[in-house]
Amino acid sequence: MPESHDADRATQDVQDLLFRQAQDLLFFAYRDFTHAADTLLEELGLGRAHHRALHFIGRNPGITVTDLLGILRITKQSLARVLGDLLERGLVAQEPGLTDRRQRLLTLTDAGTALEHQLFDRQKARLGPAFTASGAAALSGFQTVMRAIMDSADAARLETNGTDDGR
Amino acid sequence: MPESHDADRATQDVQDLLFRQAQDLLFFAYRDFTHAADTLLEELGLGRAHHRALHFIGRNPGITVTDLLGILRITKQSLARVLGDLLERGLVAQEPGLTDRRQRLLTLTDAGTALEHQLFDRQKARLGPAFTASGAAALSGFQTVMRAIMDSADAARLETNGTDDGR
DNA sequence: GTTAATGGGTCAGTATTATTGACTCATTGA
DNA sequence: TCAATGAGTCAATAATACTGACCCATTAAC
Repeated sequence: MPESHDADRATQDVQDLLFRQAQDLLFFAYRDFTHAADTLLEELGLGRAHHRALHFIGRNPGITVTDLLGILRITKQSLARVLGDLLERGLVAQEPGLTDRRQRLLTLTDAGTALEHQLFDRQKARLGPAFTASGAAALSGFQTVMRAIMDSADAARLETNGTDDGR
Repeated sequence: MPESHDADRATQDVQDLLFRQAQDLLFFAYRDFTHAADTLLEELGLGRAHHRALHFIGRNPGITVTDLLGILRITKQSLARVLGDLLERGLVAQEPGLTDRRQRLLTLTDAGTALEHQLFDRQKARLGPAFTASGAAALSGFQTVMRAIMDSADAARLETNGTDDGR
């Protein structure tokens, strides 16, 4: 390991260690956060992709397929299977757009809402104690940094968006 | 009289919104964080699984296969393909354990280290500005919360572990 | 009002990452 | 000696994702 002859070098190493630890944190936190819902999903024969779709349809009732694709950053084909499953099981409903009838506005059915709540509870059980233990100031910092890491366009949309209804 | 009841309900809703926003943040931040390295990986015909292996071998030089499996939380078969690719390309090297010759201690070769650095730089380019913009206090909160979200056993290992050498 | 663009769906084929279960081999340790 | 462990491997399968090429209905532009 480099000695402290070179202060710049040492600063660089400290910085890099910070980033490497952040890489670790992002991997582990995401791994365990997603895992919280996995057992329930598996019982139902659903996967994480289904959960993501349920979550973002629940968060954005009346979202269009195109907008959902933009959030998930997957292709139409990838979503087709997942969405097909959810429609078939009656967890998600479609209706034509009001102003543009080509659109299929997506919403959760009652059953979909109920399932999403169950999945939500699992993840809440992991996040809740973590937030409580960390305190309000740390939580605020967490939110600030996470917002800064993600794409600014999506971050900007999150600001305004409690729920945004169909367009 | 239903006032306190309503208040509880309102508090519940506020709390839930906080958790739902956290779900959003984890998804988006992880999506964009991982994406930072993707183009480089694709040029090389490697995937994210290869990157994860490179990262954790780099972070834990001399790690055993079993320990790496424990970190990644995947099965031996899943790792076999990835590790096989990395060995074949000369990015990772194995050597028998000193005290237990059944072990295969994993290390990055010079080429592996170089590639990991390149991938690291991509992610640093995303995290760096985010950290700078957020400030030291927010960054500290981010670390606190992320540590609290992840499994406590792994979090505890991160505390002690700058790099931990083979056992 | 014909035409081009858009929103959505679908077909076929493929790649990556992951799984289970069984089995081998070398080495360690009781 | 013999069971347990660390690692590698076989075969089969599932989940998630991709590309590229289409089709249909509807909207928007000329």
